[in-house]
Amino acid sequence: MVKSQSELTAGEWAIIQAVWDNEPCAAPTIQEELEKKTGWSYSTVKTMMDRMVAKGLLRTQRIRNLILYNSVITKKEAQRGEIMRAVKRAFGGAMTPMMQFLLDSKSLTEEELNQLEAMIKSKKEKAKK
Amino acid sequence: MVKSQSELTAGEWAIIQAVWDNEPCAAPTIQEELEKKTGWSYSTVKTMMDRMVAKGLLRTQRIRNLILYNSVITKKEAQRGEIMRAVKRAFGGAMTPMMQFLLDSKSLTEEELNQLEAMIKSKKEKAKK
DNA sequence: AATAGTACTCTACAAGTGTAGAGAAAGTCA
DNA sequence: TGACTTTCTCTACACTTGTAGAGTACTATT
Repeated sequence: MVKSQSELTAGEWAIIQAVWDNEPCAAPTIQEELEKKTGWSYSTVKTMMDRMVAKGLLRTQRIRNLILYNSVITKKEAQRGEIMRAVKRAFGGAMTPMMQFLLDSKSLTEEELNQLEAMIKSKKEKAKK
Repeated sequence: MVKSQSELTAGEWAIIQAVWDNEPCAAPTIQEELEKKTGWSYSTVKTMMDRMVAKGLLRTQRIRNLILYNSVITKKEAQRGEIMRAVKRAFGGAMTPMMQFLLDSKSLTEEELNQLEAMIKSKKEKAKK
């Protein structure tokens, strides 16, 4: 239940997504990758990455003259953190109301509903075992 | 689909929840209400509230010497905003992967799964009509 | 009118975040 | 070896957020 809350900012999300796709990778790689999306300069990206290292979100290894970055948290952990934040802030920490809200508010297609139903079914199967 | 993104900070969430429960209400009321939870002083609360007015999250009306606050956005809108932020950041905007994640990661009880299933069923009924 | 209480205004500050320029260091090629 | 390229380091700045003190204004009461 307790989680060492990895809450990422919008900028950190952008960075870490690129890292997940490329790790181990150098800062310039990430900068190039994000160029189109964000327009960030090299300095911007590098600064953010180094701050993320300080925070324990990324880790570096130096090979001669090059610094390679790796992610410390997995995508799943980060996603979980993001969801936990939302559910904590907006739904007082209660999961099912949030699920309900999602079902109610979002116009899910028939297709998606079927998918969900299937997911639930298999989930229940598994639980039964 | 497009939404004038109401993204609230943690502090703003605390404030606006109290406002929803009391509006129209004066700043001291909110401060008293949040005292236990947050320990914030009057100045802190007032400052945040006024910033939220500047941002268009709250609205004021002055009655003689007293300033009354009202929320501009509804709880549903704010909840929606919070979820949209999560889904946008962590799931590239795709709803179903997020739902799936929720089903997978969270150990929902049999009970909760049944509830969800029922929700989906009634949702599908409604869609059919 | 002087006092006390209540609510408001103004100002401030530290930490965090987005953003980036200028310059240093090291490797590469002519 | 000098010039160029690549990557890194250092420094900085504005804006947001959390946080609050000090002082002002208005009301009610003695």
